[in-house]
Amino acid sequence: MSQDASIRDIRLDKLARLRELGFDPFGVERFYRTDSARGLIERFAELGGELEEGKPVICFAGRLASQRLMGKAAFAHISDGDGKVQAYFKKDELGEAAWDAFQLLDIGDHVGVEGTLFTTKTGEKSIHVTELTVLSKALQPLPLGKEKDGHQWYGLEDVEQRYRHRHLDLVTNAEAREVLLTRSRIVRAVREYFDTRGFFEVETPILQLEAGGAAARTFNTHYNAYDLNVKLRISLELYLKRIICGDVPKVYEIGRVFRNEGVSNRHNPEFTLLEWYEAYANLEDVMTTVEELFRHVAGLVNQPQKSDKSLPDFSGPWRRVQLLEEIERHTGLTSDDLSTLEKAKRALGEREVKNPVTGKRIVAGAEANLGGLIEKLLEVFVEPTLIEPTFVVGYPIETSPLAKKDPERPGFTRRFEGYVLGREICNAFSEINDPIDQRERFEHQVGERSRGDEEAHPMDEEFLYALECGMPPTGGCGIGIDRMAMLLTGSEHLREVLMFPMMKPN
RNA sequence: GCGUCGGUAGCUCAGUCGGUAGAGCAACGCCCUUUUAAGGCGUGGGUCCUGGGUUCGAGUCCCAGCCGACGCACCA
Repeated sequence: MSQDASIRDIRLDKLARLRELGFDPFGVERFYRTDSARGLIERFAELGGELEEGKPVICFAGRLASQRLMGKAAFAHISDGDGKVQAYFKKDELGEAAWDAFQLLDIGDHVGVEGTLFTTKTGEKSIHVTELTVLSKALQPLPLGKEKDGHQWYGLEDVEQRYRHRHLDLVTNAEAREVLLTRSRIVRAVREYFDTRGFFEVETPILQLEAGGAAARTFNTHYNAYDLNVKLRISLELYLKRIICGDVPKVYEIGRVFRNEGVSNRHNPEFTLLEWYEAYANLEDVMTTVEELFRHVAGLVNQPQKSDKSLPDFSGPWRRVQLLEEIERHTGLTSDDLSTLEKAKRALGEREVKNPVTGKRIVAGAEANLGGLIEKLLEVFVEPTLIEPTFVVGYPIETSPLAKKDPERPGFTRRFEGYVLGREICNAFSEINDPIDQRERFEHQVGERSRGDEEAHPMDEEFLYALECGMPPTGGCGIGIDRMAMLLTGSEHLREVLMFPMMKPN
């Protein structure tokens, strides 16, 4: 083999030579394993670690993570994802063919070993290998770096490469791997919570004629068989409430939604949304569910790996505040100041209310309505202060077209959002079950849409028909699973909790 | 979309004032039967993101573009 051959060519040659030796790396289907890496270490004594005689034979398989060849003996670490075990190979015990095969292995190859346990001179619990099986050959080099005391010397640093080739990240980056696997545990814990409380998990259409339930631009596609333009859903809401109308009083869905927006450390165009609806439940009941859900999930999930930021305390009830009261506390603007758009603009001008971060004066610009302005004030002044888990109650009607009106406060709805560490984590309301009210809200939204608001809610006659057939009073809530996973793993970037985040093609 | 920073060997990175492209690890060859960031001796490996420009000469300076990170904007 010439020395300027590519690594891949060299490894293809090794593959052929392995096959000649009778070790076809892709010819094996099953390898029986007696233990995982972690299990081996934990049950070391039990498996006869120090006994001279009668040690049980153990079988272990994984990816070759390091090699130290010393002429006629060698050490290697084998990693099974769960952990890493050192293996010791000796030529005169392995036999000629297996020893030659071992010489042809590279870091990244999968191997199975059979042998007994022992402790090395330097005290590492290891496998004394008597049989070697080659289970796959890596034709590409893996960026597996050297490692000592859990610290990686070399590895995959480039975040772009980590996201584009996530399998390499999972192999080489223990921290990233743990975050992604924790996300999986979080989803399981969420299901567990609802399943044990009598909720039915359902799956509703992703392809929709009109995408409703949220304000967002859509992804548009085409269904050939019906020659129909369809959109990918932007929320789960409307179909789930139609199920409530079908007298299934507790439903939830965990599903992907698609919003045609930019990417940021908190946004990905497709993300996983949890929504649940419970008939005969009011806002307080929904708050209790949120509190219990976070308590349950946080309890099952390991603490964040990056411990510079401690996980918020979910053991007790969340703080409850009124939206307008919080705005007044932080801006001085009273509910009277914010009673009409004109008054609000005048008050903003007179008080010279400034953005605490940028120092710029707040002016009512693009917000065509009072509700939009109020939510902007909330975002700028109140959100960053909501560190401890907090429910903000009472959202303006203009931005809440699916929430029941608050009978005691005209212009506001029975809606709350939950905040943790200064970030929105859930959005809930007492659902409109008055079909006349809902139709008026939709008609107003359609008006906004005709004035150029691409994100205004479209009319949905099927949904209105379901409401007209009768929907019980219902509380509902939505939580972005990805952001929940960020929160519970201490991740600063949404992409760290997404296996394959959106990337521009190269 | 705007701004700042970045893109050099398989990986992690250095590269001075514009003067023959560098290191460690990985790879390849040889030695080595308890090593663990194994060690010793030797060898090979580059579209310096792409395309223009300035210059005797460009990884380096200029322009445009691509991709990324961060910030802003957008985002109920």
